[in-house]
Amino acid sequence: MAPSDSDAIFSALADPTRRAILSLVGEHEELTAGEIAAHFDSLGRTAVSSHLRILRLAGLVAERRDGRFRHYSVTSTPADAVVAFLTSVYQNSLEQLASAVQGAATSEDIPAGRVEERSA
Amino acid sequence: MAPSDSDAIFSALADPTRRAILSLVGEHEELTAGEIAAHFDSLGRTAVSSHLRILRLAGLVAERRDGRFRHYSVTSTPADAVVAFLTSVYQNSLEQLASAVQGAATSEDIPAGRVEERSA
DNA sequence: ATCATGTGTGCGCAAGTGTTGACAAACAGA
DNA sequence: TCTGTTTGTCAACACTTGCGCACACATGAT
Repeated sequence: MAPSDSDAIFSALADPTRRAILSLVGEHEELTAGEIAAHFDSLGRTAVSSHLRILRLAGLVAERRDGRFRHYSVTSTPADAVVAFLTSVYQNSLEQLASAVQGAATSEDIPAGRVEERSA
Repeated sequence: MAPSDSDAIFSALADPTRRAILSLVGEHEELTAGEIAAHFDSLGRTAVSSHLRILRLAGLVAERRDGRFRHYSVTSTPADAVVAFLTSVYQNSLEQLASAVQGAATSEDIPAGRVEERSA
């Protein structure tokens, strides 16, 4: 089976720091590990690197090596795994889910609902 | 819908057993704790109960007490938090996400889904 | 009231996870 | 070449999480 794929994705998404990193990278085209680490004062570079590694193994971010720099960017495919799970569970309220996604997709600008990041 | 809820939701979704429970409950209207536990031979009732508690605190399942039974069912609203995060990160591929959800919603007849395709 | 059933909870243990600090590899510039 | 910068990896620690067992609680049946 290939549930380990979604397993890695959900596990990676479970950590608020990783979600924050993912959001941060998503706001930019690419970010280097150093730039990402600079955004989290309360986190060491080692921690960021570890999170980046987990995100990379889960396929949530892509790594582009450029000299001694490593540029990270979000990948789009893994969202399918999450959607697949949601559709399997929330079949009864699928229209609701579809309209929610559609509404966010049709508004070309960034949706008003910025993702909240809690805890520190 | 406190923002910190998404933390509990993603944490709850991180465990494959909990996702399996959620899928199982989603396939039925309601299931008692015992029925759920019976579905996981490798798991004790205690573990299932703990998972159910986490899912309930995350707002992913609803509990209906009926005598000494406790019936669990999935709730639809928490999916919004996940979608909100996905839309914030995967803005570029939102259309893809929307079509994926739409395709799943319209591919087969939804059991309890009440599709209101009246006017158009 | 007494017993049986369904279920949650507290306790203790095993396993997994995150963070830190030190070290090593790859590369750019002098 | 040597030096400084950027980054990942390894070992060790503390923290968190999941599990089963025994028990307590609530409810229905006898």
